[in-house]
Amino acid sequence: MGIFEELKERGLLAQLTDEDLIRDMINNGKATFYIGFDCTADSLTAGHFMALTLMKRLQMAGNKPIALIGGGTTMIGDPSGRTDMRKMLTREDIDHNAECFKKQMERFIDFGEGKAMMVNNADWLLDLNYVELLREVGPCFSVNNMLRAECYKQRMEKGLSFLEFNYMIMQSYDFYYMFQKYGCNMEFGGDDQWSNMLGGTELIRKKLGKDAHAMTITLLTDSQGRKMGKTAGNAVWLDPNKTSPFDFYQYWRNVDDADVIKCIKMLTFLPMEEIREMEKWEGAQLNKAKEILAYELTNLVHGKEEADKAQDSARALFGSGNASEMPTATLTEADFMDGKIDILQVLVKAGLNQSRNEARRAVEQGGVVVNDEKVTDIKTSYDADAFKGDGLVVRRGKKNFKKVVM
RNA sequence: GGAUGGAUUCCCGAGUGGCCAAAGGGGACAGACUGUAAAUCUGCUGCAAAUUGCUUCGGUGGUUCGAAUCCACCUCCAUCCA
Repeated sequence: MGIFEELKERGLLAQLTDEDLIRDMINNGKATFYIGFDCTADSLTAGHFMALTLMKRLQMAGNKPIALIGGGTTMIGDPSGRTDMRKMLTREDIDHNAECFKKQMERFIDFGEGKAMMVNNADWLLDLNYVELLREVGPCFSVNNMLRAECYKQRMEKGLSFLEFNYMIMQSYDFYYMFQKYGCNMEFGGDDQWSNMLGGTELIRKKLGKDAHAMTITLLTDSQGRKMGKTAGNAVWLDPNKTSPFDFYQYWRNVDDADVIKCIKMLTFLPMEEIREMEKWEGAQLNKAKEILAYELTNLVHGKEEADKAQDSARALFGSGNASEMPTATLTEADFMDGKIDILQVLVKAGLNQSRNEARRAVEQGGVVVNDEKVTDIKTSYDADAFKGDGLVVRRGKKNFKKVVM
C-alpha cells in the first residue's frame, strides 16, 4: 500500500486536481509540496497539527515538504471561512509569531539538509512592486471567477475589503514563486483553501504553461460539523505554556464517541491494521480508544514523559489512586488576608474561575470539591498552613483540577 | 460623493424615557443521569467589600429629577444610486 492509499484510507484527502497523477507523484516520492501557515498567533494549534502530521507522513514516503510561514500573507489576512475581517497584525507581531512557529515545527519535521525546507513568504511578497505585480499576474485572474469562489461568496453579505480580496492573489503568487524557485510542484492545505490553491495552479499554467497540483485535507470537524481543536472558542495550543500537556491530553480524552476513530485515523501514526480493530469497538469500550488517542497525540506533541504523566494523572483523578502529577497553582503571601484565604479567592487564583462571582456560583451549585470534600459555604476559608507540603486538591466541576500549593 | 438602514452583554436578537444588569434563543458553566461520551432534565450566565454598591447597550458631548431609548457631532458597517 502506498502513501496515497494510506492517506485515503485515513480519510485525509478531500479534493485533488488530478488523482492519478498525484498518486503517482507521492507514492514515488516525486513531490515537492508546500503547506502554508498563517502566523496569526504565537503558537501552532491542534488545528495545524493535522497539517504537520501530513507533512511528516509524506516526508516519510520520500517526498520533500516545504513549510511556508506566512509572514507576508498574514499581513493581508485570509478571508476564507471567516465571516468578519481579521484583526490587523503588526509586522513585529507577525515576525515574532513566525519565529515561534518555526521552533514548534522543528521538533516535528526533519529539516535536515535536502529533507525539508522552511521559507517565509515575507521574503518575496513584501518587496513586490504594485504596478509590476499587477502587470505580471493581474491579467491571469478573472474577477468574475474569483467572486464565484466559495471563500468570497460567504463574505458577499457581510462585506469583503479589497485587502482581503487580494489574499488569493498573494497565495497564488507564493505557489508560482516557489514552483520556479524550489521546484515546488504541489500544494496542500485545508479544504477551505481549495479556491486559493486553484488560483495558484491556474497562475502557473497560464504564466508558465506547466502543470502544478493541489490537494486538500479534510477539515477535522466533530460529529456536529464544528471545527475541532477548540474549547469554548479558545484554541488548543501546541505550546505547553498555553495549553498544558494535561489539558491537551484531556481535550482528546473527551472527544465524542462518534469522533474518536476518525481522530485516531487522521491524527495518529498507528498502523491501519490496529485502527481497523478499534473500529469494531463500541459503547464504553470506546473509552479505551479515547485513552489511546489522547496518549498518542500527547506523546507526539509533548513527548513520552509528558504523555505518561498526563495519563497517570488523568487515571488517578477520574479513577482511584493518588494523582502525583496534575496542573499546579502556587499561592503567594500576598494572596492571604490576615493569614487566611477564602474559597472564592482560591478558585480564582488557581485559575479555575475567572471571577469571584463565577467562583461563587460554582460553590453555590455544588460544583466545588477540596480534597474530596464538597464545599458548600462560600465563606469557607483556609489557613496558609493548609497549602504547605502537598497542598490542597481543588476541583471545580467534574473535570477541572488544580493542586494548590504555597 | 448622494439616499436609506444599522451598531445592544460571548454570539444571534428584543427593548424606542423610569418597572433595565437589560426579554427570548444559542453557546459556556454547574447539578442529576452516565462511560471523563452523546441525548435529556434542572439551575446558572457583567463586576465587587454583596438584602447593597459600581460599570455596561459603537464614540464624544448635550437635554432631563432620570437615557440603551431623545438631540448634536463623530466613527464603523450594509443596501441602492454614482
